[in-house]
Amino acid sequence: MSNAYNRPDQLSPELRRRVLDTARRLGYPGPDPVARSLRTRKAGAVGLLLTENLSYAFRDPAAIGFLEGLALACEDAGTGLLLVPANPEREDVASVHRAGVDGFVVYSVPDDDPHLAAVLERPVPTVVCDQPDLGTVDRVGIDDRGAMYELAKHLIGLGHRRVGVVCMRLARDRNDGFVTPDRQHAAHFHVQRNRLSGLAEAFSEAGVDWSQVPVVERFDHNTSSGASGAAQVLDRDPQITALICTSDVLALGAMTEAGRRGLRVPHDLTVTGFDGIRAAEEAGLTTVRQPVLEKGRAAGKLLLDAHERTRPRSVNLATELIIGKTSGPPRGGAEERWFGP
Amino acid sequence: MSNAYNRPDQLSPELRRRVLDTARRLGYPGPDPVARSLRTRKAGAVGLLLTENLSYAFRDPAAIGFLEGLALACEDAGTGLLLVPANPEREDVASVHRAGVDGFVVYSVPDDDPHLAAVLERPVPTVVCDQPDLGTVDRVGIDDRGAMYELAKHLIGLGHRRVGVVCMRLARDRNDGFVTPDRQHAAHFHVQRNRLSGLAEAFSEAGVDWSQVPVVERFDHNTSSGASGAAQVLDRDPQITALICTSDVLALGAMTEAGRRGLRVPHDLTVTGFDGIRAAEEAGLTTVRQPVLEKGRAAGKLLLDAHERTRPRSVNLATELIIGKTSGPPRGGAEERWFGP
DNA sequence: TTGAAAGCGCTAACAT
DNA sequence: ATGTTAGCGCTTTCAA
Repeated sequence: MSNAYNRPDQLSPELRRRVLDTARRLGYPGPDPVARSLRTRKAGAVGLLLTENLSYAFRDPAAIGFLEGLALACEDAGTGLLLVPANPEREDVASVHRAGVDGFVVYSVPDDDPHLAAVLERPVPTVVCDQPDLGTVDRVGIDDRGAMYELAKHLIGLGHRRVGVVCMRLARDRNDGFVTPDRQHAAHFHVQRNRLSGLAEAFSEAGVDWSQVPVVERFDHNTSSGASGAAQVLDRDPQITALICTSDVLALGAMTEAGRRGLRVPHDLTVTGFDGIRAAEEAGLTTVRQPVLEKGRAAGKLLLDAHERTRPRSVNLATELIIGKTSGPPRGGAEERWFGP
Repeated sequence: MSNAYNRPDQLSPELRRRVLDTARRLGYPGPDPVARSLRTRKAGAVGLLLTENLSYAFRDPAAIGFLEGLALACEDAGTGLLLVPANPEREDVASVHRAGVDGFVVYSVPDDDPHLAAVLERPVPTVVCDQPDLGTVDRVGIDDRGAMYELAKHLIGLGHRRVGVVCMRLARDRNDGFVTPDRQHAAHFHVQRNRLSGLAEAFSEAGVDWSQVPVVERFDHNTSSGASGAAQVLDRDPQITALICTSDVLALGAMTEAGRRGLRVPHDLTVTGFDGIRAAEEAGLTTVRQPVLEKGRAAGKLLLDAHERTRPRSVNLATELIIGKTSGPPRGGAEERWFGP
């Protein structure tokens, strides 16, 4: 009878129909998927470990793009995509153990997240995305450090030396405020750590003492955070000529705050973002565009591709510096040039 | 040994540690989730059947809100959320059969979708959302018909009699163009069918011959569709005073098209939407706000709540008519009133 | 072409 | 407190 369901070609169509009809009449609901999975050793699903707080993920356009790409890759392969609950409150690693999946994708969690550790102990292939290269599992990401370095070079070229930064959270604990250089180096979010480090390198090269640059951290990731972060930086040093945000969402909030203070962008203040989301494009934001959908798709492919046990692969996708209309020469610098010799 | 993993309280902590240590040393990766699921008859996951084309879902703010709400409910319950691939190309109902889940949520699929039929044959609890009430399974939704009726009454009160409509797709086949009354009635998407029917009722009551009202359908759901749909309606009848869209996304596109034609909203043309998404709020769109996140949460709760086998439940969530700044009296009507007796 | 039986890895009930 | 065993429902192999 198993054949009737799974191997239509192994028996006569007539018999097959008869078997299936009878089965249905007897109230047989079809083969149990779990029992089948146990027997075939295939769960038919991929697990996704998402940022601890689900609402953050679903409100972050970049995360949604990633999810879409991953979902598309899974659909292509006829595989399900299981969102694994990773509640940070109760350190409920059990959900990782209970997930009946053929592999995991881990997206942008803190590098000391216990759920990540639990995933790595499961004997299934894993792809990490926007995470440090672990050397033991496949990885997909971008060159956050290099991309931010390039953006910084653009600002430095425009003449900016006195700048401020608003970044996303750097660790599992909430720290809405200024960030010490130590905390920057020790940041547990790979992406944020590298973006900050790209900035530090570029500005240090330009003779700026990075330890004096105001860097403000926000736990929540939304435009309000961007606005309040910008306010905090501007309160600390009203003289800054550029506000660098580590995401477009934060940058969009910063723009609002600039407007609230009567600062024209970019005339009085340059504002930059990161990600290249739709809203940033519409706002003409200077930013780094990264292929978020492709990232998800690449992660899915890596996981699902017929997987010759080779050494772990590492994929870096290309980014693009988008020079929008929110960056320009600093007020003073512009005048110097304009009226200069 | 099972006890060491699952019933820490049934044995001495010391022994437990010893057992677990030994197990790990022997390379035992922990209990197999699938085998456990088979034995306990609990998959620990809920299946979600989404709109056929995944990209549509991930680009629709309302769908994302629903997903967020559902994911939150699942997280609360410590349950996974499995996105079931439902590729419309190959009628691959197998994915539904293969899904190892304790229940299904079905969100806004055509009522003749074979995947839906497959779900209903699975012997697990199911909640349908934005679908017709099947009477056999739980349902969550809103009063689409009533909400749209109320919106129409608002427009009628303003004086609009000559209107046009842009709606989302009404069936599985692509039909980018005008919609016959027949097709409206036979629409396979519950939500669209009811919204149109609410409009038809209100305008018929106001003496408008609904069969003469231009209704344009768009398969893709994005602002471009809204714009081109609006264009098609306005080309057919440039005299219309109000353009009613069955979603905010379409309405936002329609606004763009109005601007392109030099029509000021609402002075020259009233435009309305449906959903109450963020971008609509920012644009001041007249629309119906529905609690999309709560819908997802309610669906999850219905599915996961200790489920005394009662009769199927049906939940209607409240909506709210938002009168924004995109609706006003029709040009002619306004003047009549203004300069009238 | 059809039928019978072993066993996937676990948990829960039972026996010691 | 610890050890043993039956069986969840399926697929696959082997036998008739």
